Amino acid sequence: MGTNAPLYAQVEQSLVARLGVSLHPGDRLPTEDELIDEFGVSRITVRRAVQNLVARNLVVTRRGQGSFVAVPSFTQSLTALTGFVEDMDAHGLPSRARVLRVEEIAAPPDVRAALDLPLGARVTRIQRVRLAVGHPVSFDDTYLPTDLGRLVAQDDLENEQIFTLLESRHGTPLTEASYAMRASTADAVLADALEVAEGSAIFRIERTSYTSGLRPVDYEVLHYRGDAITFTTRLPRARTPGQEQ
Amino acid sequence: MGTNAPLYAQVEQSLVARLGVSLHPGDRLPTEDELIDEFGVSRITVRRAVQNLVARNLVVTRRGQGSFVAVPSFTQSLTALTGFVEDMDAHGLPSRARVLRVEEIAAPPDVRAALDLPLGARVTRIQRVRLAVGHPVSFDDTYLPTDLGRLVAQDDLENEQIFTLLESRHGTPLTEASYAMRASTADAVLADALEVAEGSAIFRIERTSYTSGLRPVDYEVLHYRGDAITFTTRLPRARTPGQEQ
DNA sequence: TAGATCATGTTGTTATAACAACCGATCGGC
DNA sequence: GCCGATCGGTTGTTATAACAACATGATCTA
Repeated sequence: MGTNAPLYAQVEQSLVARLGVSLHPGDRLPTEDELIDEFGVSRITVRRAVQNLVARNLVVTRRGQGSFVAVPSFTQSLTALTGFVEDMDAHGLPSRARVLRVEEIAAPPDVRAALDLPLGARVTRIQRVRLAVGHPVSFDDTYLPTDLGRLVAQDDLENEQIFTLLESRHGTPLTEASYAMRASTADAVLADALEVAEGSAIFRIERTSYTSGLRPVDYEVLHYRGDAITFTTRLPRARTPGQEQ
Repeated sequence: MGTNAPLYAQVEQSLVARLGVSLHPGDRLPTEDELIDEFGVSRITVRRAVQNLVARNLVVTRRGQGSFVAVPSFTQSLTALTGFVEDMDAHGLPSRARVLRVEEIAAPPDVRAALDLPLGARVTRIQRVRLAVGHPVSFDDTYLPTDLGRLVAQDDLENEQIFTLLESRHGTPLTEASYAMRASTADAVLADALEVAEGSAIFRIERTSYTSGLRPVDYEVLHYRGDAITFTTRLPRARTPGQEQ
C-alpha cells in the first residue's frame, strides 16, 4: 500500500495499526496539530484520515475536546434471532456440502473491506453447494485470510462445518457476526448449481464473522434458494421519540 | 434548518430536494464548478455536500465523468420496529405513499393466523405503494381488524403514518413485531406497481405488530424492490455446541 | 465563596489555489 | 481506415489560511 496510496489513506492506516496496541478504547488520539507534525502533512489530510476512522466507527470526535478511540460496544441488537439454517439442522435434516472449488486469489474489494485487509492481500476462497436431504439449498462463497484458509483447506469440508473447524481445531473462537441480506435472482451459474430456473428468487446473505477483539476472520456470501429459507426475527418498538443517544 | 446550518448541509439538502423531481436515477448532477456558481460557495463546500450524498448512497461519482444520481437503495438496520416513513426520515429522505385501495374483506387464512382472528372474521385491507425520493420502493398490504381499520380508513393515509395513527390517535401503542423475510420475484401486478420488470427480485416481509398484552393488531406484507433495500443485523455467536452455520 | 469572564486548546467550517488522474472525443499521422 | 496523441472537462488529492464553536480550567469580580 506504500507510497502511491493517498496520504490520508496512509495516515489512516497508520492510526489503525495503533488501535489495540498503543491506543485503546477511550484513549484520546493525538490532536490534529500533533498529527500534522508527526506525518508532515496538512490539516486537511489528517482530518480526512480521522473522518474516515469516524465513518468506520473506530473513532469518535468531540469538538473542543479531541478525538477518541471508540468503544467497540457497538453490538446492540438486543434481538434474539431464530430461524435460518439452524432451523434445518434443528429439523434433523442432514446437511452436507459439495465442494466446488478451493483456491487462493487476490482479495476483491468487498472481501478486503469485510476482512479489513490491505490492497493486494490474498485470501482463500471456498466455493460450496450445501445440500439438505440431497437437494441443494445454498451456494456459498467463503473467504478466509490465507493463514487460516490454508489450514481449513486441508480439512474435510464436505462433512464438517467451517465454523466448527475454526473454533475447535484452529483456535479461532467466533464471537459475533454481522449480516447483510438482499433479495436477488439466479444467474446461469447459480441456477445450475442450485438446480433452479434462471431468474429464480435468491436470498443473498453476506456474513462477516468476528473473533475476539472484533477481528474479522471469515467472510461469506451465501446464496439461498428463495423458496428454501425464511429469516425470522422479533423486534421491540423503538423507544419514545425525543431522546436517543 | 435555514441559515445557521453549515453551508454544505444546505447545499446537500437542496440537492436532495431535487431527487425524484428534476433529478432521476442515472442523471448527471451539475458539475462541481456549476454548483459553485449556483450556490456561491467554494469547491470544498460543494464537494463535502456531494460526498455526503455518496455516503448516503444517493449519488455515485465517477472521476473524469461526473456525479450521477444513484438508483435509490437503502440499508436498513434490524434493531427496532419502525415504519417506512420513520426509516426514510432517519435517512433524511422525502417519502410519500400512493394509496391504491382501502377495502373490507373476509380475512384470508394467513391474515387470520397472524392477527389471531376466528374463521369468517373481516379485516380492513390497505394497499399502498411507498415512494422514496420520488420512486417506488415498496408495495404494501396492511391488514387491520375492522374496528381499528374503520378508524384508520378515515384518516389521511397518503400523508400520515399508520403506526402514528394507531399509537397517537387510536390508543393502540405498539410494543413489538415479528418479522418473516423471504426472497421472491415480481409478478405482473408487483412489477407494474414498482416500475420494474416482471421477474425482478423482491424482498418480501411479513410483519405482525403487537400492542400491549402481545395482542396482534397489524399484519403487513411488504414487497420491497430487491435492488432497493439491504437489511443488516449483528448477532452474537449462538452458543449451541454441535450445530451451527 | 460563588458566579461570571477569559484564555487556551481543540475540532468544525469555509475559501483559495494548484496539480493529478482519469474519461471521452477530436485530431493527426501512417 | 485505423491507431495513437492531444485536449478539454471532470473528479481526486493536498496545501495554506482564517475564523467559528465548543470545552475546560484559571482568573477575576461581587
